[in-house]
Amino acid sequence: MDTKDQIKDIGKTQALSAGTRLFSVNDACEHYVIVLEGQVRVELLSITGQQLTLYRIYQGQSCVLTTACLMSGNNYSAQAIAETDVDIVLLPESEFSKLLGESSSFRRFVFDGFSERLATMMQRTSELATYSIDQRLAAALLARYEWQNDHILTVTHGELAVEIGSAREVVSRRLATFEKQGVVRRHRNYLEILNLNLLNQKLAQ
Amino acid sequence: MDTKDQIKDIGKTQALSAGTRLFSVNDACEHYVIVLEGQVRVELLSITGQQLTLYRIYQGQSCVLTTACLMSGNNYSAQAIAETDVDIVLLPESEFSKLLGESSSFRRFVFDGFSERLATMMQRTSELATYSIDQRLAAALLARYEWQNDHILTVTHGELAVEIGSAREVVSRRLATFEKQGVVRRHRNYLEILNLNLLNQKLAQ
DNA sequence: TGTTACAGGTGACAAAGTCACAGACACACA
DNA sequence: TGTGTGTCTGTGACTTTGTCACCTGTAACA
Repeated sequence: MDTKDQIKDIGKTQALSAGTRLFSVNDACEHYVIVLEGQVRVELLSITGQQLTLYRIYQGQSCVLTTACLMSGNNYSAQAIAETDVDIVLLPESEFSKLLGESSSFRRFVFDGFSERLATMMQRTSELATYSIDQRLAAALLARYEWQNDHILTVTHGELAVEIGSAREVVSRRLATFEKQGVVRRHRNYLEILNLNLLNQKLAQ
Repeated sequence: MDTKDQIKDIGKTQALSAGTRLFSVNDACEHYVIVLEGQVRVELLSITGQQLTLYRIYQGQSCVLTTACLMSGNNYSAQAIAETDVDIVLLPESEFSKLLGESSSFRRFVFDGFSERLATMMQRTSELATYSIDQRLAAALLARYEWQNDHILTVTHGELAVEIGSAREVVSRRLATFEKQGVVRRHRNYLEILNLNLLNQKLAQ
């Protein structure tokens, strides 16, 4: 039996609707979490209330932060929001520890998730420090395009700003420029991608 | 027997002098690494050659990136430099996997290192996005003060820039201001901390 | 003693962030 | 049907940070 099925068997499945908060800053961590369906965003909150998306959990993946908190016994240092309706499996801490000791495939699964996420975080850190706003914005739009599989992106400027760790006004201004260049068309509450090639070019500028 | 002693027993101890590169970008990862003595800096290299310090490995700690690479089979995506003379223990990949399966205390050791480092990386990412140059610079100076335990910090502006993910010129200018305010005194190749209180205040401004 | 490499200083300008405020739209509700 | 209320977006003015180009000073060393 596949590791994930195994976990699904032991754990408790739960369905959450889009927008639900899976955990908040300072919450205690009591369960190992795997996302079966949908996607979850994990974001930092700074003292000023500013947000920054750390990473996303897609179907079949586990949440590294949860894993880290479980193992270290610390409380959550970020919050997680369901971006779509999601199905998750919860595995109590005791079961988690037990499986970790018994099953090498489970260990493999946990470790793999861990190392993958670490790589993502490293990449994000370096992107924040090296890539321009236009590059990060274009990347965010393309990621969203992949996900929604549609030229219409239902996203606000504010959300994009959180995404790329910038300010709403900055995103608005850059999008205005993108529109002048024929890359996108702006609307209230959504964006229209007009030219994917141009958008891809932005990644390398 | 303590886990670290156990590892020291099985692995191969090695002494490296300050400045040695432990691994480079794209190197294959064949050993689990623990730093017994001294400290190691792990940094990213962007395409433009710009550096950014990701984290440090202090005595008794292992290198997360190494762990991640070992587990995922990927090559290194950053480089590691010994900042002091260091003693390290190398554990071949095969021994690493074996121990991971057999010893729960070893697993604990590996996981703990992992989660701790993940937390550091998350913090670094958010700091990059939220804190001002002055705050990050002050934090870097204070960290160095802790480490060197001396009001004289043997560090160049360029090194500080790498540290906080900024540019050398920017650091030079901010340090000039710090000097005007009586916080530090600048010298070639080193800095003198004149007023720790003022420096601490910078963290909160 | 010249050459070379590195550390640091600085002006000019570009990119990004912040603050303040205004207009537009959506929705609930009297 | 109007009227508040909250959210989304646009924009000017200004600050902070980053980049580019170029300069000086210092130390090592062939």
